[in-house]
Amino acid sequence: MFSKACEYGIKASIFIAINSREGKRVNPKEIAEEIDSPKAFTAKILQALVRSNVIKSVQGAYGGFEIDKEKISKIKLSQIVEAIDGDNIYSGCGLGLASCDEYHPCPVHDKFKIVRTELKDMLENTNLEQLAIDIKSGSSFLKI
Amino acid sequence: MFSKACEYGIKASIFIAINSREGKRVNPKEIAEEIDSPKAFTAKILQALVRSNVIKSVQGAYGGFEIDKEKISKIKLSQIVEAIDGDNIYSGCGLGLASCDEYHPCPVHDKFKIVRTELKDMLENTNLEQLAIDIKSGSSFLKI
DNA sequence: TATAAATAGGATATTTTTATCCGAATTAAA
DNA sequence: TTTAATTCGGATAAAAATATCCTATTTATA
Repeated sequence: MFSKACEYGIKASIFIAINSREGKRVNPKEIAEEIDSPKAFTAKILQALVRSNVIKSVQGAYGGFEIDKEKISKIKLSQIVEAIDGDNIYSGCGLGLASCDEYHPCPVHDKFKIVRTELKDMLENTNLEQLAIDIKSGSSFLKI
Repeated sequence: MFSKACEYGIKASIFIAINSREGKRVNPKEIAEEIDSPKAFTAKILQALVRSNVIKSVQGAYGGFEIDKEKISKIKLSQIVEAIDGDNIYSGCGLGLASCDEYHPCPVHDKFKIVRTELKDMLENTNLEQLAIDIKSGSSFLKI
């Protein structure tokens, strides 16, 4: 469904959110350990998330990654997915046709649209705060 | 969502179904032209579909690919997807956790499950005959 | 101001997916 | 029985995704 990069991006963002709620910055090493991902690759993804304003980085000693506390509840999964995988999962044709719409639909256009809309709504209605709270309370997990 | 191979596999199966309904066999060249895919790569995918009993091949002169007429309405998209992409799209964790279930869920487990079930139902309730008829009647398209 | 601890980012390697090529095997029909 | 049309399958190539490494840049603090 999502690329590896996107999976890491989502999990990393949740971990950063958890720590930012407690006023802590985290670095790629901690993040990679916590979400069970390759460190250097994860660092690249973090850079991309910084460029698309999902997370913030602070360079230099005592730096790291963080998210403004008041933004945590505003960041939706859809923003992370779009930043890393683009919007193809929403707008692309399920069978890869270059132009697929009501007027020139692929064989599964209508049926697919329902699923895609469901996915889109889900991603647009899920924010980092909810997910961070669940992890913190032990009702969901970032690895294994 | 699906791999390129799977997209080609679905479209090829629909085209073969259309022709089999009219008693015609088709070869990779015709198929690739009709679904706008690389010929040799498509041929490999057809082989895989033969091995998993979705389509039938007839070797030698005047051979080609076909689907038994009475099977066309029985073949579901889910069979094609599973034959090519496996069942990860149904059973895999949305965030890539090795073991993700009710007892040890990833952060999006519940939300994801709804979308995945919707997708699964859609694929299990869509058969090749429906799709072939739509193409034939001009209400959907295999390329562009 | 020097130092150490960080992120940034370019270069490169590895793996997977996508794509191509070619000869072997098969088979209908001349 | 030969020929031509066809699928099968192994080898290889190209492209994309995933992953690693190293140096430059930034910055708080001693």
